[in-house]
Amino acid sequence: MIMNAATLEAPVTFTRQLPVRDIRVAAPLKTQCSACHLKELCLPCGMTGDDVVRLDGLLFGRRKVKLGQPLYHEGDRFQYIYAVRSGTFKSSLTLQDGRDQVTGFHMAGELMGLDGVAQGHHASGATALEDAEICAIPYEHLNELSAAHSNMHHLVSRLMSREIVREHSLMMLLGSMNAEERLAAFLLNLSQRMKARGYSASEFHLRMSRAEIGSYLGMKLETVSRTFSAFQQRGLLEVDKRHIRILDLAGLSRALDMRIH
Amino acid sequence: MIMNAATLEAPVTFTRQLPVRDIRVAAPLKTQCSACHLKELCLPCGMTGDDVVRLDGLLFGRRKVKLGQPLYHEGDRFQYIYAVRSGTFKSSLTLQDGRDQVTGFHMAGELMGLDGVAQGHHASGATALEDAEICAIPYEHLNELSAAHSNMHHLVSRLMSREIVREHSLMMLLGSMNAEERLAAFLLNLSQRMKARGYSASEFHLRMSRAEIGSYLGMKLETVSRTFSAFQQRGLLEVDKRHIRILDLAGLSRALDMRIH
DNA sequence: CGTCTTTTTGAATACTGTCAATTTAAGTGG
DNA sequence: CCACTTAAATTGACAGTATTCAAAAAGACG
Repeated sequence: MIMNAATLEAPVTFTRQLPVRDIRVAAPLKTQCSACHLKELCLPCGMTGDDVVRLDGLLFGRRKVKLGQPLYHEGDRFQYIYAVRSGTFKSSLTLQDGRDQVTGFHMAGELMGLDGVAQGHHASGATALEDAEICAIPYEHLNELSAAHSNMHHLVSRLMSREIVREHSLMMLLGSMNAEERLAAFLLNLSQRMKARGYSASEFHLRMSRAEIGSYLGMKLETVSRTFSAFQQRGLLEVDKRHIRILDLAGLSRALDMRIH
Repeated sequence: MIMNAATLEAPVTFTRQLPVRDIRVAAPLKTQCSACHLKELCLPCGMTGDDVVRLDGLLFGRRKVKLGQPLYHEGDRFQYIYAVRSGTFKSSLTLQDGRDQVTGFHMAGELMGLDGVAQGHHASGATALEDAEICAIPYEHLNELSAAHSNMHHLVSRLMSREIVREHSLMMLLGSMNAEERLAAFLLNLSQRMKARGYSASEFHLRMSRAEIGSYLGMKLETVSRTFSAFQQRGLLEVDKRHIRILDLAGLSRALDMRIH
């Protein structure tokens, strides 16, 4: 069965209070991962039934974040790992000269903040690109829980490794693709992620600006805009500001394969 | 006291056999991390005295790898995390069209293979850029050990997070710097790493070709070569093939700060 | 309704890539 | 030991792509 947008927004049962002092976590409640509609995509991803049940011992808070609001800043003390419940976020870091570089976009079920484990503070900040809701998972508590169940122990490691692999593919994108290939790769990736969440794979709304896409893909906003126009003229897409309709998915994919020389 | 090249090559005491079946790990022996001259840089990095002693329970094999030989291939089953004892490696992955993209260079004390945790097989391959020696740490065994000592449990997580942070900075390099800034950043990074290993920070030998540097930095080998020449003409460097001498470290750093506009 | 932000598009410039030739170094084998 | 082959690095000339600067159009928001 394919999930739709409504399913993703469905209410979840909350049962117990979590004693979290951080004022930014406004709704400290307990939810069960096994009951969550995002369990296939989120933290429990790849876990067997037994392990997911053990995950239910995990306490975490929930919080709403409005469009444009930061969830955490670069340099903040690392305390929580965040899972997106609804909405979209960008991760970004500020360069010496003040501009910021977008390092990722995050949709429902995806995790943020794993880069904070290394230094004890967040290496990048996260900002909501639309009204959103997150689960804040206390990192220490997650560790205590996994210490008790040794085979759950790999959980965080696997998730981090996944992040490393994700960044590898971004590196090869930035290192060896031209503007059209980058945007095609970006759109195809978005399309897949929308599909995995029960949305249409061919028609969706971009939550990020041209400048943010450009920052992520290593190109200027004008080049992003021009490339969108070029795809439209070739009949691959219909673009109306942030509304995207993919007309020729195979054609877009070919824009990537063409990179053979 | 500053370590020199000879110190890095110093012999280490081996005491017991490790039952590893993988034929590629030719010298399965036990070494103690606490006795290793690389302990400040390698796996035990940032650990307290007590924890380092616990790490001595860790069993791992050693292996020599000759110039040009692969340590592991992309797609190989993930079984070990590798620590460089001596020599230099590159990590790379093969694109659809057959070319490969370099994702990192690894020097003594640095870890490789962490990207394999996610999928159970290596997402990138590693190749020796000079005759080298490594420690092969069985990942499962590392987990067992850290399950017994709960505060050692963060070890791998921290190391992976460090890798994520490292890739962040490479992303911003690829996403927002021009050729000169990229090469300057690369050389300054190398210089720091050489210094941390007791070598000269201003004069060293590159173990990678122009093409490999280019692949890593997202530029063509000709551009790498031209940029080296430009730096030399400006009196920042002396370049003779792979031998580098940094004449004006501050000037090179300025090449990065110049990126203010 | 006006202001501000985002997006699109054009024209000129700057930068990097491509192709090609040359030099240098490192092996290889007679 | 020398001629030969192969690989790596440098350099020039030119083409192609992305950036910069500038202007206009289209929404979004109060």
